[in-house]
Amino acid sequence: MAESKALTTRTADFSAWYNEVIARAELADYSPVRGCMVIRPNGYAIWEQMQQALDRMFKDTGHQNAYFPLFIPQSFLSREAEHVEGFAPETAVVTIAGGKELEEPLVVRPTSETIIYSMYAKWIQSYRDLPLLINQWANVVRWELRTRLFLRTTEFLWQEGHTAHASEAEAEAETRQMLGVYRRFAEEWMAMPVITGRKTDSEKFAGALRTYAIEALMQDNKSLQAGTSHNLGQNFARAFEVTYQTSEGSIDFVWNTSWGVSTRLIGGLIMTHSDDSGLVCPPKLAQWQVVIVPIFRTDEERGSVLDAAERLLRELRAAGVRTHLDAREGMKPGAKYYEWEARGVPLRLEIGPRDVAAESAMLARRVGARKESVPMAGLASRIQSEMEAMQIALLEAARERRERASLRGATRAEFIARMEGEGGFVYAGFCGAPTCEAEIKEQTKATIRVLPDEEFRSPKQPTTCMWCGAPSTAEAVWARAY
RNA sequence: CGGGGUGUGGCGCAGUCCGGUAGCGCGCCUGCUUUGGGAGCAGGAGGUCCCGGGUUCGAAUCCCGGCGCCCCGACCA
Repeated sequence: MAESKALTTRTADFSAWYNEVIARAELADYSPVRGCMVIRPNGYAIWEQMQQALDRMFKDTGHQNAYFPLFIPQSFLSREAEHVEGFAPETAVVTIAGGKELEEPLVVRPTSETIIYSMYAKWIQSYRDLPLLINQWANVVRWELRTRLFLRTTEFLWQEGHTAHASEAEAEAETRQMLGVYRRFAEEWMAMPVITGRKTDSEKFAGALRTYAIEALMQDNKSLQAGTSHNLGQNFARAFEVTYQTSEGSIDFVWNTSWGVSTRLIGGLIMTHSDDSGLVCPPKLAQWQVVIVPIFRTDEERGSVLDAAERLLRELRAAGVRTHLDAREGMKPGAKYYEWEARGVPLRLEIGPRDVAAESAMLARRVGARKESVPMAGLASRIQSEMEAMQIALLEAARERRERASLRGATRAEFIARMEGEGGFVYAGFCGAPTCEAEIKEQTKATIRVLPDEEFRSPKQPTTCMWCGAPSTAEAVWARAY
């Protein structure tokens, strides 16, 4: 019985496990359209929590939200050479509308640089109009060949920030600032440790000068690009003639940045923390942080237990804890435990006649220590501190796991062995040659995730390229990736 | 698009080799008994067996032709 209801384990088949976690937690479902995903209420609730936190961070750094159209004239995409080359193969195009063939086909946005900068050209006249700091929450469509729930779907939800600045230095500062925001969000909200750094040219955004990213290591030791921040230089400004008059009276092109994170983060969340019992969700992003399960036999017990449970529910909610009372009839407590564990609820409070009599409740944590009886008095603050501790513990556990799976200063042979074996991050010297990078990818399926920022670099910097032996121009972090 | 697999109640599968009018587990509905880690019993609902054609008295099963989906690769947040 238990076996038939258990999930496939992570070690048995990570990818099957991932799909089962999503199904069991009712986060998402497959749609009638290949590659598209229905985000179910439990999954969307996590996205809403993510949105709220990120939106606050964007506003706190001076950005405003706006909304740009879904349809983009096809010609817009072609204005920036690298951009069209990068995105044209994966666009969905509307050629017929209202029963008539359109004069110019409309692309369903794969990203909004082109339409946004065409508008910026109208809105920006003077240096006084800069910086222009806008974000939009939207859906985008990329016709990918292979899709996976949350990680790569044909349509996905994201936010894309698009800014315009008066100088390259200012644009670079903005690019780095938003990478920092993403890093903070990943670590403080998702409890997902990331390394930050710059992408090589082969991995950078189509049309960007430089791309920076946050990269996280999943439990199967594959890397996930969790967010990107691009310094677009003046590439799009030139393509869309976004110019401004400087204080000296001359005309110059603006400097742009764009940055985004998507519903892919939910995939990262799942693969960072969850276990063979199902989803593990950090308290800060959980739809329900606490679920109360009442236990009773007789009608009399039912009355007093539900009474106590409802009082507790009100108290916790008043304290700002997202609490749910599971008063469903005809379902045994054990069945409820399994269900809420699969859904990733961080804390569970069980209240039965014994607890009511003792004015206490049984506290069960989704991860770590077992159940424990806690007094009703002061329970709200106890719950708060439990959640804070869990938030930190999850981040620490994930960081330790990542560090155990990281190898620094690898030789070529060690590198190959790692990539064919356990995987993980490998830090090593890189000559900077695209040919070397391509050869490594072809032979090992590993890519350079980032050229890490100072803080993440090894104490002892490599002097030669791990692959070809030529002098190293930068330390790189390699991994197989999603 | 190449390689592999697979289409049968909501989900997961058996049955296909060797044709005889569809079954199991889970889920769902009703009732009673249950409820401190996935409840038991009784009754019940639910299927054009992916589609089209052929062979046959008779096709989930055999033959021919389509289509869908999944996994591995090429593309990618």
